[in-house]
Amino acid sequence: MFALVDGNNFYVSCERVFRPSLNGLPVVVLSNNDGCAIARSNEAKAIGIKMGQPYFQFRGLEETHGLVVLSANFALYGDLSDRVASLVAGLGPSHEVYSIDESFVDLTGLRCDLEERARRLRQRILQWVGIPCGVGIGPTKTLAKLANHVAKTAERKPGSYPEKLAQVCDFSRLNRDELADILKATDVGEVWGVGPRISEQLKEAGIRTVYELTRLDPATVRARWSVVLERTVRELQGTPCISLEEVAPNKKEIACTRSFGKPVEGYKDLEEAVTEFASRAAEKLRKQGSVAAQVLAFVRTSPFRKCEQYSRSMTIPLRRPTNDTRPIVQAALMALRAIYKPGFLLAKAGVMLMELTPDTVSQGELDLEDQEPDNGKLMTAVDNLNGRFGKGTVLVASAGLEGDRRNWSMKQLRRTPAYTTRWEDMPIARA
DNA sequence: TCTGGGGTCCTAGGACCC
DNA sequence: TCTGGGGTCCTAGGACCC
Repeated sequence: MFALVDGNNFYVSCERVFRPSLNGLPVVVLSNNDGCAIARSNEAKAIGIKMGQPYFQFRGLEETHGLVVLSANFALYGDLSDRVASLVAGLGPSHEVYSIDESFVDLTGLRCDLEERARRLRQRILQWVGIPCGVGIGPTKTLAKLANHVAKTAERKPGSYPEKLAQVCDFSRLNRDELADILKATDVGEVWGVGPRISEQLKEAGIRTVYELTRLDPATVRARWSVVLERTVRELQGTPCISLEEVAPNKKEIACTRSFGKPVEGYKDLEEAVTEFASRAAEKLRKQGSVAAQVLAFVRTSPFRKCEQYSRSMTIPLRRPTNDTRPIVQAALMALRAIYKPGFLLAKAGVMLMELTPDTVSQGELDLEDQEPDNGKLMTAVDNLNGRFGKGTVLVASAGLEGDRRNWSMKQLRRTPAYTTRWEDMPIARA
């Protein structure tokens, strides 16, 4: 049996912890550059603001509806997230932090009344941290997720589901018919793993509710859709296919990307941005104890504007895998030089580190030939200073062309050719 | 004027091999 | 009409998640 504990309207709830006067008001939290809504209070949802909706489309509701609009404060949310997660961990023997506002808990072996235990946890989190949560309980992670959806929706929209399921919903307590009724009342698109595309395809095939999805034969689902959806169907039928991951595996890619507040055209500005992205990414890389073998940089115009589109990326193989900021910045700038073309209003750029492997001591010490003499110590010192005095205290200066010529071997590049790809469909998830 | 920033997994199809 | 057969590796692209 699994539980999913999830903070309601999480970023908004975090803001309300420190500003209780926001309770009862429509509140949204905006993304970087105040671009679009990434969290909405129930009141904001009620006046029709959508997840991911651009701010300019609902600007003005401050005056007409008393909407409160806030810029995101991710440091605050991360801190409260840690506090919630540590309380959630007490619910069962093992737990997985799934996202900033969600944790799964394995309840196997607990002999107590699970619903009662969950309600007490919910109360404790509310009292000690100030964040209201929903809890879903079910025999698989997918069912726990669905139960959580029921718990939150029953609270927010009275009448949508039986009132007793509000806040905490334990599927294992329901009899066959009760569960069937709930699944029949739930749109197939609410299922974890069924996004907009699959949802549309299912509906075309006459599958509109979760109940109908659970009635499908897994083999048929696999043949017609995919093994991923098959797994989802099996999980809905009560067969666990997705296990708890207590320790987060190391990242396989590390990215740092930003949309610009205003379109950028000049090379100098891009160079500055890409240098910072590469430095931040390298920092994350060292934090997880990995080295990267490839560096990708990309630039793109805004897909939302009707201007001429330009979207390019380039991957540069590193001479040897490293987590040293300097060669990583140099590689990113080398890629930028190759893909930059003047005359476009660029809306976004970014750096990604790929082909990550664990940083082993031997890697640094056995191969002394082209090792920067103070590599490890210098980078550790940089990270410590930035940690103590704030991000950006110590920066790596953008390297000029001379530096690149000195450090980059074209022979190496030919052996492992760099390649360009279009960057038209950078995924931006929308709820 | 103005549209986030991260990630993961799966699969089809091409390249290449014998 | 009809165009071997089987395997591996790699990449692009699609789909999903928060």
